[in-house]
Order: sequence, then C-alpha cells, then structure tokens
Amino acid sequence: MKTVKISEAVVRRLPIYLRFLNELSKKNVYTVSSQDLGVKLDLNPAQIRKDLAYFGEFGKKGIGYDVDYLIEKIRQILKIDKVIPVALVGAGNLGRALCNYNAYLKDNMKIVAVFDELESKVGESINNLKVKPMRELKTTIQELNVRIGIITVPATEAQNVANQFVEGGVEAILNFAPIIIKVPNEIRVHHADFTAELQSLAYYLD
Amino acid sequence: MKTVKISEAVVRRLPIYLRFLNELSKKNVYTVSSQDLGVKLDLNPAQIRKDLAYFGEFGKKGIGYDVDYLIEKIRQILKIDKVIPVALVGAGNLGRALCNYNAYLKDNMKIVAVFDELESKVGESINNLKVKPMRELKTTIQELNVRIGIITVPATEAQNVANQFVEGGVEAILNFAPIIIKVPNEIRVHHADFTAELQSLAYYLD
DNA sequence: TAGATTGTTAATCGATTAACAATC
DNA sequence: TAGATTGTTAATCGATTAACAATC
Repeated sequence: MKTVKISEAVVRRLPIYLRFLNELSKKNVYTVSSQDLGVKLDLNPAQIRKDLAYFGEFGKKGIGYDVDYLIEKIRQILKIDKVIPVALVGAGNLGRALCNYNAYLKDNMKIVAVFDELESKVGESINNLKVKPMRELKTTIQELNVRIGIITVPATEAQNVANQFVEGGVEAILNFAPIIIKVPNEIRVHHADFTAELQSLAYYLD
Repeated sequence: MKTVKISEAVVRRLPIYLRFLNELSKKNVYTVSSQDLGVKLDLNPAQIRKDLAYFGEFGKKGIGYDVDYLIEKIRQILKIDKVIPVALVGAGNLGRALCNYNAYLKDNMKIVAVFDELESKVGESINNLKVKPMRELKTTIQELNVRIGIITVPATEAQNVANQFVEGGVEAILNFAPIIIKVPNEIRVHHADFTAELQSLAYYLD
C-alpha cells in the first residue's frame, strides 16, 4: 500500500535487489529466498522481506520469490518498466563515461541528449549523440520529454545547470558536481559524490 | 574521544563539511556557526555540532567555529592530513575520468598507479601515469605503499580485482562496478553505484 | 505430513532533533 | 551586561532485526 511513506533507505535497496535478480534470471534460476538474497547482498533477510512487503505480497510461503515475477514488480515500483528519457550536461571525461556506459539501457534509463557550454565540444559525437549547445537545453528537453537530468560540470556551474534543468521541467537530478545544489522541494536530487566517498574511506585506514 | 564508535553516517558527513569549509576559507571567511553550515548544507545545526563534538571541542561558545582550524581538524580526523597513495584498475572511460579528475589532489588523495588487463591499454599515458599490466599490480602497490584501491572494471572482473588488491595489502576499496564485492572484514569497501542511484531517482518521478 | 519460508508484529537498536546550561 | 552559539543531555523519531503464526 502506498499510504505508508516508503523510506529512502528502502528505495535505495530496490535497484540492488533488481540487479541481482537479473543475474539470477540470466542463469535460469527461477526462485530465490530472502535468505539467499541476504547472503549474496550482505543484508538481513528480514529486512529484504519487509522492504518487498511494503509494495505487495510477492513471495510464496515455504517457497520464496519467483525471480522473473519479482523483477517485473520491482521494475514497476521503480517506474522503470518504460523508458525514461535522461539528459546530461557536461561532456567532459565523466560525462562521456556515463554516456558510453549504456548498462542502464537495459533498465530503461536512456540518455537522449547531451549538452556542453564549450563551443569546441558542441557538435562532437558521443555514443551516437551530437553534443548540443546550452542555449538549446530548455527546448530540447521539453521536446524529448526528459524527466531526469545528470550534471557532470564543474562545481561552479552546477547550480546554474540545475536551474536550467528545473526550468525545462525535469523532475529529478543526479548531480556529480561536488557541491550541494538547491532546487524546489518537488524536485528530487541525488548526489553522486565520489570525492566524499573516497575521503570517508580514508577515515577507516589504520 | 575515540572510545565511542563513530557511526558511518557521521563519517560520511565530514567530507561534506570539509568541502564547504574549504570554500569559506578561500573566500576569507574566518568563522562559521553550525547554523550557517546547516543552512548551506541542508542539515540540522544540532547534528553538525554533535558530529563535530564526537572528535573534540572545536568551537567557541557565542562565536562558532574557526574555519581554518576546523579544516585542519577534519583533515586529521579523516587522516587526509598526509598524502594517501591510491591505485586504480580499469583504464576505461570512467577510470580515465577519475584519473584526470584531480580535484581530490588538494585533499591528499593521489592516484599513483593505473592498471588494465588489456594489452592495448598498457603503456598508454593518463594524466602523466603509464598504464601498467595487471601482473605488476601486487608488486607495484606494495612498492608505492598504496592504501586505497579504486575499481572501474566491468562487474565480471570486479571481484577478481578486489582479491588482488587485498593480496597486495590495500586497506580500503572504492568499487564502481555494479556488483557487491566480498572482502575480508578488516577491509573497508564503499560502493559508488550510479546505476542504482539513477534507478532509485526514477522511483520519485510522478 | 514435515520442512521451508513468507508477511508481519513486537523488540531493539541507532540516529536525529530539541532544549538548555555554560560561556564567549 | 546582552546576545549568540557551543557542547551535551534527554526526547523523539525511524530503521533494523528477531520471532513466529500462517501456509505453501
């Protein structure tokens, strides 16, 4: 039932479940228990059952979960059962890496437009997409129905790009720039911050 | 006092504080309150004070925190007050992006070696580093005292690379491959998983 | 039927926030 | 002195885990 608010922690685990289930499906494994999943994903089985139970009764007592059925369900929950058009700003090294990294294509996230501020980058081809100038951002993402924006520009530009995404009607943003960007409440922002990730790792060194 | 166990959530916020403090310092701001920090970083001021108080009394009542002093302290806490040698495996797009992205250099994380399995990649130069073959991994990281390993290879190779890192004596791993890797308990692993990040964003679309 | 495993409640654990005395 | 802000305790809130009846 969607009446209970689903916590962010739960939502973040769903893609992890999905990925592993996809692997199982490829190996023609038809059924999986929360126990199995827990061992493989380093998670408590009770937590996995509880996470899934927020969205429905997907398992069978005494049996476990049907792999393909659960895949279908999680994809529906995550709303990636249809293609989601994504745009990316910043055709630098990281931007190019993300464009070429089409692993998410099979999960219906499709980068349909790439933009860069630099005239020298405009017109370049990345993975069959021509880099467009920033001035075309708003009209292009509206035309292409872009729903998620990815930011891979330097920190100094990130807020500006975010503003343009919001103006263009994007509903969510994945920000790789090392800065906290501010957007209206109804826009969802995730920060992919590997400098922070790396630094927090250092804490655990002896 | 280090007797209390510091939670992961706290450690993950420290780099965020640090980054913003660095910005303030560059702007010649000498003092900052938990209030100020909270507004800028979208965090509760009490939480910030509590986070910092785990490690000492860094502030002055009625005044706030001395920016440069707090920077120094957080860098000590994160153990990035001296250079930490890092190695990276996987000279693909993402790997190259991370190598060139030397923003973490100023925070003492230094990529000192890059490896790739493909003979065709070996010998290439990335940001003044020659890509080395995998067979040299163990000896090289031991010679260079590498303490953190970054994995940017395909999922199928990730566990294998992780094992080699562990054998070579690395203490922590940042894994970009979309798979949960298993390592001995004493090794710290963080997963930088932007496919998962992107997919969980989709959940929040209307 | 016996064994396995779910869905769910209750218990536990941990993290965040509010409040305020101490003090600059 | 008055105002501001810390460090810290206590209260609240939320997330994880254990336990078990239901049932395949």
